Parts: sequence; structure tokens; C-alpha cells
Amino acid sequence: MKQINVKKGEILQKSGDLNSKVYKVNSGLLRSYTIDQKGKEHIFMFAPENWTIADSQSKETPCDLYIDALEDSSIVVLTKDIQREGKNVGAFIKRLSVLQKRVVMLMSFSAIERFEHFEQTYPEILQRVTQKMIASYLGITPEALSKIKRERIKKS
Amino acid sequence: MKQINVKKGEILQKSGDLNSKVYKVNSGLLRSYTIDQKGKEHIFMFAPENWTIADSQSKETPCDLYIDALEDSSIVVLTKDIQREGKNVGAFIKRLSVLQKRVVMLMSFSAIERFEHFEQTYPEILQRVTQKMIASYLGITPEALSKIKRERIKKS
DNA sequence: ACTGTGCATTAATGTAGGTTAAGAAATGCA
DNA sequence: TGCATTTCTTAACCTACATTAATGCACAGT
Repeated sequence: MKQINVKKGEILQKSGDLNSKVYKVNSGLLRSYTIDQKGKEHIFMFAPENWTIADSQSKETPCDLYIDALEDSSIVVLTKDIQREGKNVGAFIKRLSVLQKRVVMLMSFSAIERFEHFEQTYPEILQRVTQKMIASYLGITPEALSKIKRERIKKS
Repeated sequence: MKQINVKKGEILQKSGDLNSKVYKVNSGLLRSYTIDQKGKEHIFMFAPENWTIADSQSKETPCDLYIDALEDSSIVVLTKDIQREGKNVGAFIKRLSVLQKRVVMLMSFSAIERFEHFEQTYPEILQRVTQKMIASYLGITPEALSKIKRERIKKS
């Protein structure tokens, strides 16, 4: 368990890494994401202040996610063993709940519905990241997000 | 904590229910799913023998998922408190890992890739449920699944 | 201050998968 | 055993979103 500072753009973990860690954000903003066969990034989650971010694989398994800093950040690095010993079951359940909603939304909501849900749920993150990042989180292209927003304004 | 037997088609839990339970499957097959605004079902997960299935909301929050039986089943019903006391952190982590992969796949894989991953990961479930159910789990229509399989055969 | 690189927007075109419809096969139920 | 319901498949058509490409901006580095 150590405190570190990272600069915007710094990569903390890459897909395929073993013995991946758990990162607790004190200040700043991290994200986790995958890169598909075509080289396209897909953001899995954002982690602002007081969030914890990690790949959910056991530490013996190569992880799936990249983690990097979207802003200069101050974070605490924990090993997965330490995290488990903390056995804060509530935190795991909360995360499951968020992920369950994410799956449900990806399956049953349109792009605009997912965007509006994001706006309501994470308004502060919306202000801090580019549209490109939001689009990547929503599972659409920046072009599509731009179009969606334009059409929404027209209707109002 | 009680043992119960349910018939195929029986509904154990509906979206909106409070104080939702945790179901451990001894034999048979359960599924959880949502129903969207258009009345369309989206399967969240299948739970065959030795799996546990539940909505990931706290028991005070209205749950999002329906749970019903796809086969006559014998199950154990637990309260969420009991599950938490078991504090089997490993089980929660495993579930997180599965869900993380699900999100990644929904975002970055095509329908055929998701189908082939399902085939490899859950071959026994493939034999036990209809194509309609598989399609619903994959996030596509039965028509699209039928088409995809046909095209795959052509190529081989 | 200049310059390059990435970001946001728009528009034209492409495509995976959705919708609708209809017939054949399988399954459940009386 | 017969009837009804659901499932699977095929096919024609439709739409949400992707791709490609071009333009104007913001801002980061020198």
C-alpha cells in the first residue's frame, strides 16, 4: 500500500498484465478501458475522487483492462489480497449493482437513453472529460453522440 | 433459508419487488431478465445447477430483474442478509469478473463473436434453452441469431 | 506567437441487426 | 390423438449507428 502521484496520460496497468492492483483515487480522475481487435478503445469505467478502480480478474489471471489517468491524480495502490482482507462486502455489492445496471442499459436502452442516464447519474464527470470519452463509455462513436445531442436540441 | 421446488415457468421475483432474495439452484435452471418499455425481454443471466442468482440491489431497493424457472427446479432461498454474513468475498469477485467480461463483450464484440463466446463458455446451457433465450441473452433477436448461424455454416 | 495534434461538428454513404410477415416444425396440453 | 401454441427459419424492407472525410477550433509544446 503506497501513495503515488501520476500525470495525465500516464498508464498504470495494461491488458494482459499479471498481478494487477487496486487503485483508490484521492484526487484526479482515472479510467479503465479495453482496446478491441480494430484498435478501438471502449471505456469500462471512470473513477473520480473517492472511487476505487481495478480489473475484476483474480491476480493470477491476466487482466483485461487498461487503466490510465485522465487528469493529474493522487492515488493509493493496494494489492488485491489487501483489498480482500478488508472484506468490505458492501462495496462489492454496490459495484455489482452498478455493473448490473450497465449491462441492462447496454441491452435495452438506445444511445440517447444511455446518454441521458449518464448525464443524470454522473453530471460532474460529464464536465471533466471530452465527448470522445463519453461516447466511448456509452458504446457509440463521437460522431453519433454529436448528432444525438443536436437532434435533442431541435426537439426542445 | 428454505428449500423449495418450482415448476417450469414459475416466477420467483418481479421487477420492482422489495426485499428480494438470493436463489441457489440445486437442480434445474433459472434465469433473470428485464422487460423494457416495449415489452421486450432481455436475459441477464442463466443459473443452472450450483449457481446462485439474485438481483444485485440492496434489499431495501426495488429490484430490476425478474427471475423465473426455465425448467422444473429445486432451489434454496436465502435472504440477502444471510448471503452477506457468509462473506464469501471470492464469490462476489468471481461474479464481478463475469459481469465485467459481459460489459466488455457487449461493447466491443459483434453478435457472432458474442455467440461463439457463449458456445464455448456455456455449452451445456446452449443445449437446454431455446434459441430465443440465447438471442435474448446475446442482445439480439432470434431472427438475427438464425441468420448469423446460417452464414457461419456457409463459410465453413 | 507559431505550429501541430487532437477534438467537435457536419454530411454522405455503408451496414449490422431490427421489424414485419409468413410458413414449417416442434412442443405442450386436453 | 388432435389441436393450439410456441419456435425456428427465411425473406423483404427499415433504421440506428458506424465509417469516412472535410472543416473549423482549442490548446499544448517549443
